[in-house]
Amino acid sequence: MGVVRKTKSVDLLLDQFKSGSEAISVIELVDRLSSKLNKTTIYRVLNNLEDDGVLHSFLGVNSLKWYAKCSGCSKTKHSDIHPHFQCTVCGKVDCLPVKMTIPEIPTHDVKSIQVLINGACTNCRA
Amino acid sequence: MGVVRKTKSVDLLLDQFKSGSEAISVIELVDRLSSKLNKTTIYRVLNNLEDDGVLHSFLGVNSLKWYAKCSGCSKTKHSDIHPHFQCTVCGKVDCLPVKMTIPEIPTHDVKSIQVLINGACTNCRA
DNA sequence: TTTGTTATTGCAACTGAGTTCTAATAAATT
DNA sequence: AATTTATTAGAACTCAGTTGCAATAACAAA
Ligand SMILES: [Mn+2]
Ligand SMILES: [Mn+2]
Ligand SMILES: [Zn+2]
Ligand SMILES: [Zn+2]
Repeated sequence: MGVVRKTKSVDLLLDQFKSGSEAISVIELVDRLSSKLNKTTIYRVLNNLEDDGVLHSFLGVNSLKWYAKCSGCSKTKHSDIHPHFQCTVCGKVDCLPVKMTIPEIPTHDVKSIQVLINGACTNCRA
Repeated sequence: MGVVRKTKSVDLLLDQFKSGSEAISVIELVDRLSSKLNKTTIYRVLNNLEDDGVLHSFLGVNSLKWYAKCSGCSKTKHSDIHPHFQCTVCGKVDCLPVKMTIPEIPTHDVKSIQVLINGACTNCRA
């Protein structure tokens, strides 16, 4: 339903995504903010910010939910489509600024595509 | 650890994958077999069959775990890499026999890639 | 066939990410 | 300042998946 009122909760969560373009898991956000925000509030505000095109979410390994900043999205149009990279060494998740070619599938109507890549990130590779 | 003994449980689960090449969620398998097998047993046997290269697993929408037959895999080598297609209309999941081009990412060491495509399947598209 | 070994199973309890419900609170409007 | 209602905290809940352990059954050896 989107964010309507500028509350302390919205500000606190937006702060977490201010610096850097790294994705953050909800578990991590709950851990960071548990003394200031209720778990339920965190889930709801993140959901609202996604509706507004401010953040986008995706599932990492272990089916954990992750959020990252959108770039160029709005309440009416989510256009920031890209693969996500989860490092198997340090666990960090990056949004990859890479053009994905959606494969031609004559037998199916493709609407969306989610790509999760695993491997070693810039810091962790030998 | 793989399957060691040919038990009733192994046979029952393999039967579910005998005909057709459609993926089946664990939830569906538990539902189908709950009168004959314990939930825990189902999870364990599926895991063993995956170790043996007989089945492969992946996560669909809602983070549910799905299994499908492998083709050309063995206990030592899982080589059956392909995208999965989940129909948003009927919910069915297909293994797509499509070559995926892993994008070049000079900043990361890519080990594996998981692709989940959403849309309408052959039966459900207008 | 009988016996012994141990892989496998069933069951109950547990885990934990995410959701739901409701009363209290606080942003925003009048 | 009073009113409206979006938002929040908290507790309880959901449910896919896991764990621990005692009972069972495959399978090989005798
Ligand atoms: Mn992203
Ligand atoms: Mn498959
Ligand atoms: Zn790393
Ligand atoms: Zn369909």
